[in-house]
Amino acid sequence: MSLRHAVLGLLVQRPSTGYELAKLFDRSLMTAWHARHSQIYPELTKLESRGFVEVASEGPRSSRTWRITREGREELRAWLVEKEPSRIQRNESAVRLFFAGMLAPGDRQVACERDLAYVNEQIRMLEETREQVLAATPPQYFLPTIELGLRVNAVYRDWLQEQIDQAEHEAGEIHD
Amino acid sequence: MSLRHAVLGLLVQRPSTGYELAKLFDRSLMTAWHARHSQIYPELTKLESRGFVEVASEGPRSSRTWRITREGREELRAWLVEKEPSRIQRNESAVRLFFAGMLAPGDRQVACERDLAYVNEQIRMLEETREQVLAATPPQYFLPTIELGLRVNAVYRDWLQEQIDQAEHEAGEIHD
DNA sequence: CGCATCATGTAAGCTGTTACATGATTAT
DNA sequence: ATAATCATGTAACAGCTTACATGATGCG
Repeated sequence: MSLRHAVLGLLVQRPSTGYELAKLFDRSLMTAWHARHSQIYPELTKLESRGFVEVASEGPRSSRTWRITREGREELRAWLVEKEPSRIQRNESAVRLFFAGMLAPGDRQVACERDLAYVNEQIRMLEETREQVLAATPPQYFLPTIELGLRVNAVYRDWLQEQIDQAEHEAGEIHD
Repeated sequence: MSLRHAVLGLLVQRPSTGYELAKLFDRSLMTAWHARHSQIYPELTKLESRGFVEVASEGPRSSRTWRITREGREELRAWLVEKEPSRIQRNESAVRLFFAGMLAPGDRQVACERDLAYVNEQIRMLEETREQVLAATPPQYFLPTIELGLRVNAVYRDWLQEQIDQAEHEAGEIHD
């Protein structure tokens, strides 16, 4: 179960409330795993009952800051190193791209342009995050994954632009 | 719901049995969406009740070959072009890479080498598929997505090799 | 005072996994 | 014969989404 280990991983970075974890899932982890607060709060309770997390402090508005325990770190390490990864992926955008080639050129262009706008926005956000991470001393452990995200998104950007150019070309041919 | 539209998309390619669709999910669509036969058979029944697919023929072993209807094609097109895509992704391997930077160099190297072996195998399979698709006349609509898969996997391969080299270097420093 | 944000939680319903269950056909 | 593959289906359970529900704190 990735949710459990994603929560443990985020708590290694910094003790956090459930609310903060929900924001981190939306920001740092968005392209890897997604989780809502309605899943995160019950998961924290489960992780506590297994001894993997504990309440570090209580704050205003009945907030609780959770921290990972030694057992939690061991569980995370075992998952990362010893457990055979599941290669199953679920990516709606990839399903769309797979079938985009069946569309008429005009429709295909519309679909690819929408994706290109999204990819460019992702690149912008990753560049922004990279600046912040580089400014921290020492740079945080996930700097290489930001670099990876930038490279993968550059591939998507170039490929989408090629598909758009190709679709424009095909649309032109029809009217010749 | 991507499962529904992935089934419709696969049926545009070629009328298929549920069993064949399950194999296609494992092969062509593996990096985009995953589905088991226990989900595919009930989904075909639902799609039939909505008029999006119909039985094209019945064969041996109580097999039924399904084909997409005109209404099904319209539904698929509307989904691809008009519906705002969900950008939610679930990718356990990406979660692992995100947290790999927290591991000790030796552990990180083990994790990255396992992924590199997988990525190299993916590249081998994509190259094989590309040859088959290029041999077909005319080349099938999903040729560009195979090219995209190859480019993305090349990025992963190079990045993983860099992480492995870096981890080896760090491991060396410790013993200096 | 009112709005945005912080903060947590539960319930109903849908989606997806694993396991169970059955049987036909083909190849060795 | 018997093993592998083809072929379909259901049930129990786990995971995830959407909606409901509540209230505190900080800012303008």
